[in-house]
Amino acid sequence: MGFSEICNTGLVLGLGLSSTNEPKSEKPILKLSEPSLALSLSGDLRYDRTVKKVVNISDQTDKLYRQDSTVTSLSNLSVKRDRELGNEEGDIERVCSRFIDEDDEGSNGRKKLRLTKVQSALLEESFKQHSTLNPKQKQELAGELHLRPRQVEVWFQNRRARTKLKQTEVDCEYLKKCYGSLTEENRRLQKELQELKAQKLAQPFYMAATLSMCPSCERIGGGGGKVPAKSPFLITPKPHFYSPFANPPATC
DNA sequence: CCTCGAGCTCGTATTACATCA
DNA sequence: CTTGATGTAATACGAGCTCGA
Repeated sequence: MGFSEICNTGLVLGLGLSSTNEPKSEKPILKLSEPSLALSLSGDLRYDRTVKKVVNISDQTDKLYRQDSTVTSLSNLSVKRDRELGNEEGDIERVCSRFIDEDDEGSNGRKKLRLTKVQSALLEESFKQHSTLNPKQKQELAGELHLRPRQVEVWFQNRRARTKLKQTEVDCEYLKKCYGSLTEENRRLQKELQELKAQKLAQPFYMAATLSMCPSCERIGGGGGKVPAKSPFLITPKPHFYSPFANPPATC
């Protein structure tokens, strides 16, 4: 990865936290999984955040899933046992039963589904092909995985967020390395400057010769523009102004 | 054309639950 | 058994876009 690519990531390093969200304490609290609301949602009525009212969603398949994330919980033991034993054959059945039983849940806050290895693998595979889904793809994948489209959508959202976070961490490490090597370069140049100044003071008649020795490359350089263009002494001065954009350090 | 509202998806921050050491 | 850390599914919300009236 080149430095210019890093610069295109939109990565911004800063100390402040940016948040457009209002303080949580000021948020209107509305959780459909709360008992008082869940009781009224067992039928086809559901709260729609977009219209801020309870609506009939019997014909809105995707919306059906939007606000209802709660699933029937299974005992932790059985899930753990399945995972430990690599029991994937029961996965689909388990998820199906959760799906079907969703309506009899909701009396005790949200429960969290753990995706099975098979489901995760399929989602990952799909994510590799395209990090976003169109509605048809979402529907198909949801059907294949026996999940709700909303769950697939959420998984992709979270997956994108994780990918971005990881990339940001990588970028951050890269920039740290660049910072380190630039600091080192700066230190070296400062030292070189000190040496040049000391040399200049020690050799007061040195300038008369219009030639100088660069201590870093130990080559003779011209002075005062008096050296002919084709002179064997003419050198391309080493760029002392370091540009990380044009010339990233070897350590990066 | 322009405007407005609805509907949708996305990114982001946050919460809450499951799991593990 | 308890507890803190970690991973992640789910929620909340604002922004941007499209589309039809």
